[in-house]
Amino acid sequence: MSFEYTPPKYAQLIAEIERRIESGEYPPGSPLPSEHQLMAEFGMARPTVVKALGVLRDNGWIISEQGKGRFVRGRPALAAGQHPRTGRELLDRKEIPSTTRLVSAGLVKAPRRIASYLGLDDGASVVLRRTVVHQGDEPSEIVSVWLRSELAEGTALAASAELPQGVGRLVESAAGVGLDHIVEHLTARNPTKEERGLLGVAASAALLDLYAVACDATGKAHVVLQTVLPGDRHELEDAYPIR
Amino acid sequence: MSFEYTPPKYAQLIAEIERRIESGEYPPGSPLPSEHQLMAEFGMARPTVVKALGVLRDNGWIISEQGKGRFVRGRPALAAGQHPRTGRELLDRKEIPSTTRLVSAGLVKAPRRIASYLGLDDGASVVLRRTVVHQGDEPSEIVSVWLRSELAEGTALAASAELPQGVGRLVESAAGVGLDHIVEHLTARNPTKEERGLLGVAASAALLDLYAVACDATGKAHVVLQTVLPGDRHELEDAYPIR
DNA sequence: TCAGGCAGCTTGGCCAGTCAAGCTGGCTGA
DNA sequence: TCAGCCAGCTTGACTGGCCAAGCTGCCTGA
Repeated sequence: MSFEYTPPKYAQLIAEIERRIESGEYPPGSPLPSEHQLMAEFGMARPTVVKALGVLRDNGWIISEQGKGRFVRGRPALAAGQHPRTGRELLDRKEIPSTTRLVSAGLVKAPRRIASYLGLDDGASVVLRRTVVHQGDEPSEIVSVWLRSELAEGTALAASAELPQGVGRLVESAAGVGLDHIVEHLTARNPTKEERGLLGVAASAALLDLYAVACDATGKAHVVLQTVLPGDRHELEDAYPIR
Repeated sequence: MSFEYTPPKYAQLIAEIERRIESGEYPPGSPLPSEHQLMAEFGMARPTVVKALGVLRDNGWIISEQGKGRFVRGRPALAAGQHPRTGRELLDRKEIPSTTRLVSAGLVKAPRRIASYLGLDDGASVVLRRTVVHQGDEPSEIVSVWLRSELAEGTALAASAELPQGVGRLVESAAGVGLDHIVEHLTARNPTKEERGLLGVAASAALLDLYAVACDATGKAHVVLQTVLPGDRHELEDAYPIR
């Protein structure tokens, strides 16, 4: 009995063509061998070759023009999920004692914005968990987690110990659904009095204020993550295709 | 002779299944009819059915589990490109005389950041085109376009007339390449003296400062778009899948 | 009783071939 | 000469069939 794993033929062809494009053997703009040439070279049937080329096209490696051929675009500059988005990163982040200080964890009245994101009435009770993250000696970020109180009860989210795992996992197991997507809201503002103290910034400082609402596949919001970043210490980066 | 267009069979099947999911006929979590049932109902061969279902899976409508079946996830909450990203929107935006005022258009020494994004030496000459966008009576946004001088020469970008079309199109035809993706850099800061005047904000105001670098498929940067937004008048929104 | 195996379902992968649509370059006939 | 046609290439769409892998429930034999 053997447990070796051989990837499907079409996947092998994908890998080989990607390698040739990266190595410069198939330079950008040049035509790929035709389907029949690839069939002959790799000993595959046409649908197999076509499937591989279809994946390469969907992933941006090549373009195809009916009647002309397929042409190399180059290595896709955007490998999806290359540098993770901020909200996504917050969802997975673990609280590391040496850099994270818990400020509060417990029930509060939901601010209007949070209630709106979570689909609650204004002033409903929610659980707020707030930490300050340090970089070196300086405080560099205030991270807040907001969620419906019934979701946090009895979980590590409402306790004052460091979170053993990312918020995303905790919420998924507490809510019994998978988180599907994130909606981010971003703005710039001056600090509140509390934030001046926590971050050690001037009243006139410019802060990035980012809310990340994590929803399940049906669009229902389960948790809101907020991070407040001094603009002079942080720059957010993001990349996406144009079409 | 007829010029009617009939979409491919697999596309018709995709549309029909999407319709049934949206209508509630196939509720989230329920199993889809098996491949053989769909073959019988729609009179298609198996690969045709499989292709349609593969597209639906790639687009997030359904998931498939080998040995069990395919299951409805629901309408994907994120129709890609649903609300266009800021940098992308800047690339397409036209200058409307009633809301846009041209501040400057011509050669300047490239600031360090711009030179770095465009891959130029520090202090190289670049073309800067800067406009103030009004919303109602108030100035609400400063938009700047930076690009290599040889690209802008002889085009509408270096002229003081309103742009007849989006910056993206102009750059693509001037550079002779298609723009492929955008890299965004975002931070918060206080206004410069010039920006205080143009936007009519206090020295302590918090501004969103967004740079969008538009690159071709090989990763070469062709144009940098910058927008400066008072934080109290703007909120950026974005959504993306978690996995 | 109940563990194990097997039949029958599902999806995944692959093949050989057909027809249609679109492009290109060479040939042909005016 | 040169406009127009057409052969021969390309990719796109589709068919009918095969075998493998994985899951589930029934059924059989210890």
